[in-house]
Amino acid sequence: MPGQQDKEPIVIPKPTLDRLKLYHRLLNEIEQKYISSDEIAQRVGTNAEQVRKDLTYLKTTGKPKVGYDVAQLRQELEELFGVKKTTKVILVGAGHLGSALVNYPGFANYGIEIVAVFDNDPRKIGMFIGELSILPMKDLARVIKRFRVEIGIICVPKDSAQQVADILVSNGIKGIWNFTPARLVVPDDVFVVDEDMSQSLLTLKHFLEMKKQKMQESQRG
Amino acid sequence: MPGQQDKEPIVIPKPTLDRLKLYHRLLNEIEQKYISSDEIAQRVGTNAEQVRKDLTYLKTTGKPKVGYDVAQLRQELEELFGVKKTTKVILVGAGHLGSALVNYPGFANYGIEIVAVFDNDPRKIGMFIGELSILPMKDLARVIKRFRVEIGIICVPKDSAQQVADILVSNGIKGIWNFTPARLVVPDDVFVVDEDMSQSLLTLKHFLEMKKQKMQESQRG
DNA sequence: TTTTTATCGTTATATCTTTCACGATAATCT
DNA sequence: AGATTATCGTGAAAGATATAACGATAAAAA
Ligand SMILES: NC(=O)c1ccc[n+]([C@@H]2O[C@H](COP(=O)([O-])OP(=O)(O)OC[C@H]3O[C@@H](n4cnc5c(N)ncnc54)[C@H](O)[C@@H]3O)[C@@H](O)[C@H]2O)c1
Ligand SMILES: NC(=O)c1ccc[n+]([C@@H]2O[C@H](COP(=O)([O-])OP(=O)(O)OC[C@H]3O[C@@H](n4cnc5c(N)ncnc54)[C@H](O)[C@@H]3O)[C@@H](O)[C@H]2O)c1
Repeated sequence: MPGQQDKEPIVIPKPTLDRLKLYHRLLNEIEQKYISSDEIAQRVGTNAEQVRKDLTYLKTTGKPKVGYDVAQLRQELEELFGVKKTTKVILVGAGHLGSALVNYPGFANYGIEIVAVFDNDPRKIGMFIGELSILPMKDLARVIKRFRVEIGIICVPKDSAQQVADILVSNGIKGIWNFTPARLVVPDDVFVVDEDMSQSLLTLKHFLEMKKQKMQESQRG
Repeated sequence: MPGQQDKEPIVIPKPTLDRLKLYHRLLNEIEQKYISSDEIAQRVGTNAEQVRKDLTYLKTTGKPKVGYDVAQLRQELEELFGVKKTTKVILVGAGHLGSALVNYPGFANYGIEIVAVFDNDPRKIGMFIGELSILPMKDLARVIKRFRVEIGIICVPKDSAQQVADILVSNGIKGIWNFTPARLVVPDDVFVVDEDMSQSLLTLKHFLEMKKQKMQESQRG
């Protein structure tokens, strides 16, 4: 019962964590009171054993013949991911992508609040995206301190990404959501999540390549 | 030498494939003629043995005391991912995110060409995003056939996602790049790549939770 | 109440992935 | 030319993750 233990803090394996995220999403979409490991599995595309094994890392336990209490499981996952706590975030780079992100209301459901947007283009300073006016980079330090900002989103062109990361880090930011294709070099205690769409593209293109290859083979064979 | 073999087509393990994508990106960023497994490793954040093992799945082979021929390795990776072949793509949902994607020139480097944008909002039909005018959904079938479109990007609200996916599938699309938080149900031969930003958010939030927990523990301990 | 059944929790087994170890080899040095 | 060295390729060992198996248990049925 790894979830129970207290010493030697059990870290949840990455693959399990990724599936727990899928369970979390599913649980927010359903109404029913109980759900079985098998139903969870089918809905997220895995198998029941895997689900039960994954849930081993949590405190929530299921009932034979009934399944898991949805509300309870949902709550435990919400706590695991801290989505009910609000995290303040700033975004740097008020361009096409940055504007889309600032305009997106969906992040609020995950306890994310964008409190300020920065850019280094003088023509953009003072313009509004939704409720937020675009601020100059010189205000960044002050805002981070004032609002106790914990996370920075980087949406600047690739070549400026490292420079912006350095600024964020030097102002105490410990988590970065990086939308650029740049690989950021940061200290060990800073956590970077890459949202590199080009890498997804490679997945898609590779799939197409494999499909073509297979078709050619089946014609020959 | 798995890469050489021809029967029983060797499939590249997912973790290896993910690292090969990183190597591909790195190789596009460097100028030098040769690179060692150790340098690749350091630059992408893994170790030399892993790199050498990964490259085992390719035909390219290294030279003792010198390393791998950058141009050759780059080319083989480009072929693996088919990034030099142009793939025609349509995008559905000309909203905030969709517009950002259509405006983004970077995808061209991966052999992706967005040939048309669709929306179901009559007020948006005929408006332009860059060079492309927004088309009504009724034109979708015709455009897919005419341009031999292989991939569809979905950028509509979550609740319309499945419906749009069904339309794409029924028009022969075999690859979907899904930017919505919906889990799409599609036939087996259709490949879906999810770009679900909410899931990344959970990663970030979970990191913050763990950090807080650790800090509390070290205070107690 | 007893039996049957669905579903859980957990241990054992199998598979997949990473790391280690080391011999082979091409370039450089003496 | 022969010795030295950096780096590769790969097979073996270790480690991590997934699947299978099965006994335990609560609910439902008999
Ligand atoms: N637009 C997309 O759909 C898309 C898709 C994938 C990846 N990306 C990546 O996201 C990033 C942003 O893309 P975009 O399309 O929004 O670009 P953009 O050019 O529209 O916006 C970039 C913004 O960053 C600002 N900026 C530049 N340097 C800065 C600095 N040093 N400090 C502060 N602000 C600075 C610019 O003034 C501009 O407003 C890029 O790295 C791009 O590769 C974008
Ligand atoms: N904007 C973001 O930064 C962001 C971030 C993460 C995820 N997403 C996801 O991306 C999707 C799009 O987000 P957005 O912010 O661009 O939304 P949006 O509302 O700006 O745009 C959605 C567009 O889709 C069109 N549309 C709606 N139903 C349609 C249908 N059935 N057929 C064709 N077109 C239809 C609408 O007319 C609109 O133009 C959503 O699912 C959202 O959850 C967006």
